Amino acid sequence: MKTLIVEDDKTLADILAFTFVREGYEVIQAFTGSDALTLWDKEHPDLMLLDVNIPFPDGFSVCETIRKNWDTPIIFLTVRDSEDDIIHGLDIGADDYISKPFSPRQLMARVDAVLRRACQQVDIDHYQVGAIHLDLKQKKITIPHQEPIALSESECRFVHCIMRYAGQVVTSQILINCIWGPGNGNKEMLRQMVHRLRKKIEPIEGKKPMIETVSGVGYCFCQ
Amino acid sequence: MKTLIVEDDKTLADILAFTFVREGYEVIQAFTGSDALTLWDKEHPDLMLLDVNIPFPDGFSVCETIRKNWDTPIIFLTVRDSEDDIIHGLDIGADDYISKPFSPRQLMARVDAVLRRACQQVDIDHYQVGAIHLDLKQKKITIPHQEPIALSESECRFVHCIMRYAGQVVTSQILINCIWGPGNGNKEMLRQMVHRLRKKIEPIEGKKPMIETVSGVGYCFCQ
DNA sequence: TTCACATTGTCACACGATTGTCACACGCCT
DNA sequence: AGGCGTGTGACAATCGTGTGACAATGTGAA
Repeated sequence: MKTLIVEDDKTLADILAFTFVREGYEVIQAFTGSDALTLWDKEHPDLMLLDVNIPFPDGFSVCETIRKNWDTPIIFLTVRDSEDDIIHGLDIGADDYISKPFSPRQLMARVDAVLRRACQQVDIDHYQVGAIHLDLKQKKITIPHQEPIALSESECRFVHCIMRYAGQVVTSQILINCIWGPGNGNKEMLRQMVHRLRKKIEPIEGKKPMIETVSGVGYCFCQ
Repeated sequence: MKTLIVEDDKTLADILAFTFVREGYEVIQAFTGSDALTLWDKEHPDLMLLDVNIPFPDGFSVCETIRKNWDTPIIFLTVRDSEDDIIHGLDIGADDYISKPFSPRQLMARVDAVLRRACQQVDIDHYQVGAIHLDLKQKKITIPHQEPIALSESECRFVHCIMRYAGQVVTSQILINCIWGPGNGNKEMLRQMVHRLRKKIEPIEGKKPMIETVSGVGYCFCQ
């Protein structure tokens, strides 16, 4: 497994590289955007760790350029609480993000999750977590032992967003921005949407719910 | 099974070639349009993967030239969301398209589907998906346990278009362009056409409909 | 030519899905 | 009790889609 680490802070880059090598990954490093693109073309890594704030071109541009031809997993490194960065990163096709500062353990957990998902994923229009399957094009979710259920546009975005981070909590604000775009939604709308979605996809009594509420934070997709 | 890959981005071409070889295909490669045509004449592959943006002549011209004499399956590679390219590609006789970026797995799924269809297909004038049979020359559709049903010109084009992508959604815009040509149709006309077609071919109660509506997107052919 | 018929573009309207909003209930905490 | 976050039901507005009707056009047969 070959990993490209793009980070201009040399100390952090070294720590990252060390962490990955210890876990048995092959590591290549870039410190600027243009280096990253050159290295990408030469090496075709299986995973990229990409800092947003790097010398020209920035992380977003690098991601956009690569996403024109490749769908290799990309994880963004952002500074904490820069929610706009996170949303923009996801918009242009990043697979996950991790906010600085983070522990090596936390990072590797994210990496594992992303790689697991990337392997399962059939293609861009189909999302799969465990036995649950989301068709983004047809806007349908398929749950074992049930007929496929049609979703509305916004329900589809919601499910897409929490499935992407299956097992992790996604904050209400991120969900709102992913569904309605920045500045267009609110918590009330989100609550109502979750309510309606649950009525659709959780009709079976006794089973543990797919959409778990994490009070004060957001929602979480549980298999 | 011999595959001709026409892609000028050498790295992507290599990955494509590797993917096909791993799956047991024999691979030949071209990097320009003229190379592609020369190779085609010499090798007569069973399948062609054709990037739209290649050095002279472009992918469209290559496809048109080949389609004058051959109906071997051709899959276009296009950049994401270039709907015009997709429509034009289908117009000039491509069998399918795949938008970059894509995963090798997604690509092979498409290839399998195209080859399966190509084998089933008796000739260019006959289209078959499952037990449903479309005769483009006689403009008739045959459904099991029913008499053949005559279709009008535009109905025939519609059915042809959604059968081609059986199981996938085809956007309203693509359908409109396929039926009436770019700039000549509208959603109202499409809606009316589907309505009339359904009255013709879906008279049986209780059976799930062949033409499924995907709200806000388009229509989907379900077996 | 004249008539019957199929096809097709257009309009008006019905119907259901979706969605934003409000009001209120419930449980939890201090 | 009061505040807070969340779940829930109801309502109305809106939008996309389905449906029927009509007129214009083209085609083939009498």
